Amino acid sequence: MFPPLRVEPTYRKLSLAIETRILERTLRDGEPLPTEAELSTQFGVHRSTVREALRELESVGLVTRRRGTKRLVVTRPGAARIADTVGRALSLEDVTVLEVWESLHLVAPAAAANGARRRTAADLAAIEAAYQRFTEDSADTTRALVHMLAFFRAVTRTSGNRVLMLTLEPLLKLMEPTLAQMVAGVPQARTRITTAQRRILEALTARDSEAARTWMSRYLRDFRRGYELANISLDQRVAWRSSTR
Amino acid sequence: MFPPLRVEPTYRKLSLAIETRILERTLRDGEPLPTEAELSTQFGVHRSTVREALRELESVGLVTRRRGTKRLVVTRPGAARIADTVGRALSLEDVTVLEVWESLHLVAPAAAANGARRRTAADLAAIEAAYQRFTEDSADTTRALVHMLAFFRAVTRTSGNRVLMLTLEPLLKLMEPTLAQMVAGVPQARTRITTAQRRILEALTARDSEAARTWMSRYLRDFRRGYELANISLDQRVAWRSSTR
DNA sequence: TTCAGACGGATTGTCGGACGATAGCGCCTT
DNA sequence: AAGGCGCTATCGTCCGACAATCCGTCTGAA
Repeated sequence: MFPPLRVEPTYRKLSLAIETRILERTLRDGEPLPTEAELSTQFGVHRSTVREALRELESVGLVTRRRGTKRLVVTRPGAARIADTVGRALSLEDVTVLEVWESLHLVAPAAAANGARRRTAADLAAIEAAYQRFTEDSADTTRALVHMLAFFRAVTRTSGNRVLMLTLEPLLKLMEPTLAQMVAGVPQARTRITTAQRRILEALTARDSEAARTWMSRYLRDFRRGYELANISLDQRVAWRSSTR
Repeated sequence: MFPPLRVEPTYRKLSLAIETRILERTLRDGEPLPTEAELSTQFGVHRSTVREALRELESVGLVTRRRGTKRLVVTRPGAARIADTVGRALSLEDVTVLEVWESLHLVAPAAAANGARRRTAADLAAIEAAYQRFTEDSADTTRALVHMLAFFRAVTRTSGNRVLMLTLEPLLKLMEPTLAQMVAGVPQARTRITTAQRRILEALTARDSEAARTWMSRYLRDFRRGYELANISLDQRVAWRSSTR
């Protein structure tokens, strides 16, 4: 008995070949890809085929076209790209706000607890900056949201764990719409957010791991309360809009 | 001052249009996509352009070709696809085994703790099955690994949180190579794994949330010890091989 | 009637080539 | 040296073609 042999189309073999080169760092981040014509002759296939392969790489973020530029350059799929991919997948699974909240409530406090031990002065400065910006510039809901997310990212970064950073990103993106609704709809939200953020900042400054965890956890539980106050159901599906990027 | 207006190429507009239809469920999971020719006439663009758009959708897993078939069908990017994307991204970021282990150590015990409350009889059966298979069929490292991963998945599923399930997947995939090394290199590993799995199973059966958390945590810490015994550095980068899929 | 195999049309994969738009680069001027 | 100009390379899109093969249908035999 032979296993069913799978014949990959040329465009897939091609994209895989290039992907491999990128993964093994033969093609490095920032390096421009050869031109389509060049690839076409090098691989001995038609340019259309090359282009199909390039579209594959482009859509997973392994190559990117810088704005207003022609050549494709090798890139690493950044946090934004991952957030996009994962977010889309989750929304297609009809994931609920509750599930996302739970996950966030799981990741963020742990990250903060870890971060309390490892945090550097620079980390602290970044968190403080986000905190400051929120206190000073939260009248507009959209801007307030931006600062809140920045705070989360800065705190998570203290953990020194890039996996957590990457994991966090889609969660934030998925929470964003309802979070905005909540901030807009609950008058006392800003005050409470400020307080919690300050506590978290203090805990991180004092390298108090447990306090950091606790306050981050409370912070997130407060979101939940806010949702109730703003009459936002946690059972609704997460919203998703395809980002043009 | 005008903002720089971005002109998207046709193939991107196209893939975005189709993606939108999928996201809003106008095109449903399992439904076949129109023919390339049909799309070509419907959108009024050349077939080559359509194909480039399709490659984009295909590579993010929104459409798939079933084995030995011609038409593309709409699909949701499943766990495997996500694991692939995220895993590749993480490996390109030179993430270390330690970071992945930490993340796993963060997610899995929490999932188990949650699961202890929510778990159903079916969940339990699935976990037990994985446990059984491991005890009975762990001579071969590869197969042992398969069962271990199944155990993780089954336990995480009890949490009823699909975000966690999705988050877990890339972690497992990234741990796999070193985990295999460890299991192969540490004689007492199998026994310890069996014990820990049994304890976790018992805790979940008893709906003992804290025990579940604790034992899962110990289980994972045991991995770390195993790594030391097998002389596997936690500071090494995670391995990654592009899966042909 | 049912099932295997033959047949033809539809659909995909790949190719050759073409052409307009424009990004990138060197040259020239000031 | 800085800035403007024009050329060329490269990309985006299109036209059309053809082989391979999947799929549905039709036919003949059991």
